[in-house]
Amino acid sequence: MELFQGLSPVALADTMLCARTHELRAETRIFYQGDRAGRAYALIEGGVRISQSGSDGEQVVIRFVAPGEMFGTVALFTDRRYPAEAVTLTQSVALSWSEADMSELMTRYPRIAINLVGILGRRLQEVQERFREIATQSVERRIAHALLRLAEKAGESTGQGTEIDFPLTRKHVAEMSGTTLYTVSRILTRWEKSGWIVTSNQRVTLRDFSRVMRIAEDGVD
Amino acid sequence: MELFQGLSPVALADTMLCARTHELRAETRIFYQGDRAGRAYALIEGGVRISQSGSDGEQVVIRFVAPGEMFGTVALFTDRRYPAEAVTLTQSVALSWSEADMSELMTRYPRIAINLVGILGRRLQEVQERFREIATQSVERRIAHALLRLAEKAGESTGQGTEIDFPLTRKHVAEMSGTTLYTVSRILTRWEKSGWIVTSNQRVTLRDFSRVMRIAEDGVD
DNA sequence: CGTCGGTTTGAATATACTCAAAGCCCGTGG
DNA sequence: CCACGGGCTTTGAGTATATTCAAACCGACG
Repeated sequence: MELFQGLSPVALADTMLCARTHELRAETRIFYQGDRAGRAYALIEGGVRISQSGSDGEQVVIRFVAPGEMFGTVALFTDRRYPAEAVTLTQSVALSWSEADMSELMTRYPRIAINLVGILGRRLQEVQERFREIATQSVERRIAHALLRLAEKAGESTGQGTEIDFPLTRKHVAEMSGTTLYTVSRILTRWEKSGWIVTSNQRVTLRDFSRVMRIAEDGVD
Repeated sequence: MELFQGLSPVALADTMLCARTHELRAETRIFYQGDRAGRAYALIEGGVRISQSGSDGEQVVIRFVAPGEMFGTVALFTDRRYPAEAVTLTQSVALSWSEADMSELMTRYPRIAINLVGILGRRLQEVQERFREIATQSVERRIAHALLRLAEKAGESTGQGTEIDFPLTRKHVAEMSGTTLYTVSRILTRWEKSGWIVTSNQRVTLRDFSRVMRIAEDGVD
């Protein structure tokens, strides 16, 4: 839990005291886009998808949250409305803090604020990179990047290769990489036929990691 | 200067003590992408363009910096390398702080860290929105959004309408909206013929603000 | 007056989208 | 245990949108 790194045991006890625990089943909406932002969350177990939709309903996936990461935190410090919605991918466990408690904690233990700056900084850099990619690269490269990021975040090493260990539809991959589910299907099918990846039951396994990296970097296929 | 908002006069004096002043002519590179990040900057006067380039040279404009904003700050708190380059658009004045001084200030006056969280949070939300736009909207709408954002940030109200008061090439607009300079040229020419905007000498003036907003929102033209 | 950076415009083309339809897999309920 | 239904995926055909490349143009500035 990066946010609370470097805190004293006492401070940690303090933060845990005012945390609330949530046990959530798969496909549960934790908050809606536009909701008044009341709580900040930390994922303990499972997976969460954060998506943003525009006025006419087009959605994009902002990110996937893996255990150990925070979500819904930024809104507390900006306009107090969640700018996106959060939905569990699988059965999950999360902790949450109220706005008041979180502010209190941050002023009492400034280290938390500093940690948060680092976290937000890294997320900012990641979105900026994704922005550059979508602005300049072919769909194929973007899809490769998307899978690599997911593998980095939630990759389980199996006998077959690296498995991304939460359920992933073509639609979600499309919404991550700024394309359509049809194009994703065509490309993943091609990769699967070539043996670089395996997909089954909404799980994707990268069999030839370095090959996917080559696609991401050179656009070679 | 949002970063130092809410500080006591003493604290402010402290921060100014360790600031360095830079007077820069137009088109000066302040730092390169990949440079070891040594200093955080605040723009006092002028304008700065932050662009990121990929391995094969494709560039995008991450943002334009207007007076009162910080830049080059995030890198100090992440991997210590600037993730983008900064170039002045016009003659400019900036302040800067060393990494050591900035850390020192932030621990002495935690309010600075909290302010920074707010700043980064808002920037994060903006990039995420731009990401959604580029992922889901037509080029025309994206260009409209780009101009509106610039007008918001650096709009001067003139007799003709709202003028974006720094120099802006077709190329830069293209790099903001994820398209080519040719497409930007075609679209801006069309808008100009219709009378929604005026461009001259790398300055863009929005004559019919609400019309441009309609394009941004509906894609109607 | 010439040059250089930026802009416009045309024609040809590619890339990825749209829409439609069929197929597959999985879990459910009979 | 098998059949059914629903969600997800695949695939094809046709097409739009925006890109690419080439060339001419414009205008500011030395």
